[in-house]
Amino acid sequence: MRASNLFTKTSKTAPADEVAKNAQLLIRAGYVYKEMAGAYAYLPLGLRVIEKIKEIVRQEMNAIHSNELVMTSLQRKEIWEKTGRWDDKVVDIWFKTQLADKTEVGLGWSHEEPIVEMLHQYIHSYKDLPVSLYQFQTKMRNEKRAKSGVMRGREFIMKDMYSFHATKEDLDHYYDQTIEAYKRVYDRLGIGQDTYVTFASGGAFTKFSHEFQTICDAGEDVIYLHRGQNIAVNEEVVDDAVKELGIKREELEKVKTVETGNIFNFGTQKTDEMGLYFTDQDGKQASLWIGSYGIGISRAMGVIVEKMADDRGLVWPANIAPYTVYLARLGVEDNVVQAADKLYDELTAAGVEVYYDDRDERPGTKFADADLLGFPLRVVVSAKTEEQGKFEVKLRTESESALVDRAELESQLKQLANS
RNA sequence: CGGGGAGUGGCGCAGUCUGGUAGCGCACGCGGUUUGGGACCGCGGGGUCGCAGGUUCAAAUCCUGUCUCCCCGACCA
Repeated sequence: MRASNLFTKTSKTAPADEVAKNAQLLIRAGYVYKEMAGAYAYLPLGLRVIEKIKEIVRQEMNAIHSNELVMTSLQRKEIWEKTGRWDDKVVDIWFKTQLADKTEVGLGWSHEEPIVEMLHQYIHSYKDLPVSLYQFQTKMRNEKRAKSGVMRGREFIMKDMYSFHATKEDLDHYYDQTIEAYKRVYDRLGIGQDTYVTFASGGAFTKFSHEFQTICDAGEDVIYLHRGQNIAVNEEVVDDAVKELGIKREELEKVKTVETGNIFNFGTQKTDEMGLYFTDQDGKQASLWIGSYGIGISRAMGVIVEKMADDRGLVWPANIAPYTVYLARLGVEDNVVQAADKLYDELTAAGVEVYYDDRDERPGTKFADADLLGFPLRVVVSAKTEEQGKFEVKLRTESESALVDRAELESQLKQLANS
């Protein structure tokens, strides 16, 4: 991508109506546009980050044999009435609207009920099980108070997955597999080190559910960590958990976190409420065991910004950065332009994602933009570098630059690609 | 939903107390000088001050209502 072809531009000043670091930086850098409180548009750069996060999640969900699909945003009232969750007193974040003929419909805040309803048509026998389905979807939740930039919105992108099993053992097994898959996701997002599988309040069926809590000062959750035993417990269930898990309250460390994912074991509750059954090996009707698993995609982007950005701007891990390279061309001399164009063309052809700052701007402006946008590697082509037949490279996370030849540059790019 | 703060060119702000029909920086356009950490000079375009109503000869400024945004709290299967 050439800078001259990107419609967004950076801003020196942060919007006055945002306090959250993630929103300030993402807006300044042109990654997102705020439509209203709790609703952000993803601009080209932000969209690339979202897509990269999705791709990592997609690969890991596919690896545990889940099928990707996309459910509808419009949802039927009748389906949710079967489980009592259409009632605003039960679920207070519904966006509801109606069709032209006055039929009431809801905007999806979750897809548990609709997906169970859908499976009536496809699941009849134990031979059809297990099944795992997931989607990336914009969830609509009428939060009373949106806040923290993209981390708590009224519409946000979520990966939600649902699994269906013939037996409790099979569900438990898949549930554990999913925990491992989630760990791989957070590792690949660069926040695995600070993300803990956390005991949280359960549903009707299990004592606890599991949340994935990522340590983050900008978070709104509080968990208690037992670093020695690698156990984490949400504040809301800490008393129960201490009893249940046989740990000492004094050994727990209190930390602020963001809930970046959660998984629930529904047992057979949903299937019974909604009348979804299958025929088992003995020809008898049996209830399905269901699990539900979520990852906040847009929230993950916000958390990564909060944790990694510095005072000069965004800092992206190589595998989710919109572009790997910020190629800054300094000067307008023919040989410099030609060299920069050539490097851009060749790296791009080789599959490297390069953002080419081909604007006629001064060096300081380009460096400041490079820092703000946060791509992993800055490469400079200028009269100076051309004289020596080299390229100047600098990692976003470091302050010193180095002069390297083309081979060294390419090996550094290879390293970034593998990180 | 309770409490607090704020809405003035695209962005960040001053002006509001002490009414006299709007100013600065950035961004933008033109000309010139510049070119390794957000350049400089000159010229120029752009806002009726969130919205509605009221007081007044006169309202960004005073009064009433309302909408929106931010923060704290409550809430968050």
